[in-house]
Amino acid sequence: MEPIYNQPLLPLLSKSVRDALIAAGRSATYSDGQFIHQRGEGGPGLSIILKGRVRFGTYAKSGTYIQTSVLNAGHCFGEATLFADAPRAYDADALGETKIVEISKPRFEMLLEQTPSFANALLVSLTTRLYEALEFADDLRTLSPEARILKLLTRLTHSGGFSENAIPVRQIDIAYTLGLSRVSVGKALNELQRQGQLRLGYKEITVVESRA
Amino acid sequence: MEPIYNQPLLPLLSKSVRDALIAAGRSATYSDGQFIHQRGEGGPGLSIILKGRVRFGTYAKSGTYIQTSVLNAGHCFGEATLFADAPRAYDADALGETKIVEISKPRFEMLLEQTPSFANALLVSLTTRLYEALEFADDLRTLSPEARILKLLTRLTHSGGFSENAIPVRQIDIAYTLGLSRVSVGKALNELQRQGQLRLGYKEITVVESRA
DNA sequence: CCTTGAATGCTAAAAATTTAGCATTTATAG
DNA sequence: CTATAAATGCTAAATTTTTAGCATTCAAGG
Repeated sequence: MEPIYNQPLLPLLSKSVRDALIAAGRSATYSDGQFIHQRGEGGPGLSIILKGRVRFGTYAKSGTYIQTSVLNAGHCFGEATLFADAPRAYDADALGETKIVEISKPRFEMLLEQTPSFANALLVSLTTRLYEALEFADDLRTLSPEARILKLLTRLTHSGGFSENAIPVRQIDIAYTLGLSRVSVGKALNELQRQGQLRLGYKEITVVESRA
Repeated sequence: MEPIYNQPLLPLLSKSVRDALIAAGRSATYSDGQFIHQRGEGGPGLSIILKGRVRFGTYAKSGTYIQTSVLNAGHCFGEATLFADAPRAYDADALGETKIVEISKPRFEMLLEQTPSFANALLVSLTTRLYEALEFADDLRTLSPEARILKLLTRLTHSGGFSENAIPVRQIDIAYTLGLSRVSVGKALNELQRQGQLRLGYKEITVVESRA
């Protein structure tokens, strides 16, 4: 089964719509690690990532951090504040220098009404994200830690825009993403390296291309 | 944090749009347990549940069934065939007597173009489903089996349209849904019953209303 | 070339979960 | 009422995963 890759919003829009959207919002720049918003706070609006990446997550009762997702440039977030009247569901912080445009609810609704292609792009982006989330949940329940890790790294290699195959990632971040302990991640990574599927570095992992 | 409840498509539409939608499709009725489609097969189109419920899932490599989701009447599915050019991602079968309308891709696109409120309803439905899926994935990683089971049952009590609080469910289905073994589910259920949070029956569980 | 903090490696005990098997209960069809 | 198949209950061993702690490696700044 082919995995479904999420499609960022911006590339789905024509240049004119994209420009109108960006012009309608208020933009802000965040430095690496800086908080964008905390869960529960913030008014309704659509946020679009122009540059950088945004990490979403929560601190579990046990105190450990759980990463829900990472969205790359081009993606939007905050749809639930518009379509479900919900507050921001997650803490969001910047990965690397990150630029965000935020479009207020009234402006968003105006644009949505005036621009049919905008709704279409949103539908495509949301649909792909939904199916990706469903697939991820399936994987949590069915795949071994090793398989999950390999799949995650493969996805990062493809979507990440990283030069070669070297992914700049800490083992602890993989643990956060997959809901595993650091020890389990380390053990699985070493096993995968032993099998020749990847090479481990310091804050860096290289996926070996399979000759499929 | 309030959970986000998914919103079915149909109630979000005006009667006229709803009728037009249903009239544009081809409807079929399925009996309990009957296959609607298998994963990988079937052409592009939007399917809408008029009556009954549909269960989506896959058989894992280990041979055990994994249930991805259950959609109630009013919901639609197959969006990914329209917006992501993907084949049907899951096996689907009917829970109880179930009636489905299927709208072909060309007709769907026509309706979407002509009816702005249709796009809006789809956006609401997809957004709520996306955030529900994200929350579910978070729960898989953070909550104990007991907490997950209680949350699932509470959700079923609310969304299920079941008369009292008695939910007709087998323990094995809970296991499928949450990716647990039947033994773990049984153990957790007994513990929850011991705590007075629910009452177990044969193919039936009653959630005790908390006096919160 | 050191020093230092972060990241990774490693180990063993503890805890959680699954597997496998069989016993018991339940509803239903005959 | 009885037989039957399905669902649930129960148990112990095997496996997986986490927790906790400390050792080692790495890269960057002084």
